[in-house]
Amino acid sequence: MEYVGLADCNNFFVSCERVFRPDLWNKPVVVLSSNDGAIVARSEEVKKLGVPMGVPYFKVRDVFEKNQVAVFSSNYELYRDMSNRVMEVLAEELGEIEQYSVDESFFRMDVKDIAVAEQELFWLRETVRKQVGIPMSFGLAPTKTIAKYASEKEKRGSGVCLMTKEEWLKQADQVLLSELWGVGGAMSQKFRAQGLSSVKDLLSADPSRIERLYGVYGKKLLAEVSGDQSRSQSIHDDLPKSIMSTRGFSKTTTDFSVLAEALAYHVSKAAEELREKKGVAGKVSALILTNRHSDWVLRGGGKEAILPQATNDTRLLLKEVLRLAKEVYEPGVPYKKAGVVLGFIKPDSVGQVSLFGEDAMENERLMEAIDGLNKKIGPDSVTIGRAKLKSGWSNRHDHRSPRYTTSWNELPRVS
DNA sequence: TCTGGGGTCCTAGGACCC
DNA sequence: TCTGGGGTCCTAGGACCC
Repeated sequence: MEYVGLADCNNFFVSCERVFRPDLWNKPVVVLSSNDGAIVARSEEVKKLGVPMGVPYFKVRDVFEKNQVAVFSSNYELYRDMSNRVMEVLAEELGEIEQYSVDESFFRMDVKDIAVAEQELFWLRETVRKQVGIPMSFGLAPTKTIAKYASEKEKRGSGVCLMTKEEWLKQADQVLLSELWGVGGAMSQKFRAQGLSSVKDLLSADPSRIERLYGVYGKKLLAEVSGDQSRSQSIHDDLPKSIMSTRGFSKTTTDFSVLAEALAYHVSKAAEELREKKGVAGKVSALILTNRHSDWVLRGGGKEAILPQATNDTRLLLKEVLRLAKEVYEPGVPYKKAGVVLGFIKPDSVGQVSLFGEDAMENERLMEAIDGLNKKIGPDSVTIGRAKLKSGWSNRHDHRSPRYTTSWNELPRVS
């Protein structure tokens, strides 16, 4: 029988830091968001201190000092690189995987013997730990939602949980809807209002009532928790629907040239990813936003444009983004964040190039050369326009670890 | 003083047409 | 005094995820 699996890295950002700081295993560690604003990853020890995900750093700084918590600014370059290494090992052993986030992938597995399947996953878990150094959890079940639940369940145990439909249904009255993937605060409140709190409640309700009350959402959730694998959605997506790059500034700015510089950076980042995924974008939006905790919340915003011809050319995209941003920009408004979203993404099909003629061929070669150099020398070594991170708007990262794996100057030292 | 960034999917409601 | 209603398309925004 075919099962769906979820492979999940434990406390991923924290684990990445620990790989290069083995002294921190079993010690409390956190990773902060960009600008050192909020907590985005916590080790088990920090979770036990009762520090929730997403709290602003300044609110818990005292607790951290008292408990000698090791604090890291986020080092996304390192995490992306470690993620690629993990995913490579998984793909090698499992075949096709569907990467769901930086630290999770779904996969399929044909299970004939449950014990054998479990052994395989234990072995895979150990392989990743040896080759990359990251601890993982695996869940295997008839549907994605159940697989996710299974992987969570064994996170602090053996790290592998295979859950059959029978086992799932047997414990359905113990599983709260609010614990499920895809059920957040708003939805669990709505469920409670209708007297539905456990998976069993949902399964014993009249399906037509669920669909009437909760629409498409209810229908999908019902299919997922019923454990009927034939109704679980397909596991593979090729291209993302959109690619975005946005970031807040450490200080607000009213200066359009500073915004333009930030937008140039975001366009080059997003376009690089687009090219890496072999896609072209048919829609582009520019965002310039104000501080959402200030009186300027309602000012600023975004504007989007459909492109006459889908492209992944940084220069064409940038021209459009700057035009859009100028339309949104108002002098005197303090902007806190800028970003770019690429949409209507389609595969960069063969033959499309000829539509543009010689110029496009030139551009394509240029883009390839830039991406190649950046991969070789280090990210952002070569940029277009003024796309480098500069002090005027770039982020704060007082506690960033070295870029051990992606920057020649920051390799780990062995002594 | 300081509150992430990158995604997906769905729905309500406005604009427009007949 | 009367001031439709049904379709379609688009966008903003909500909810959720990591």
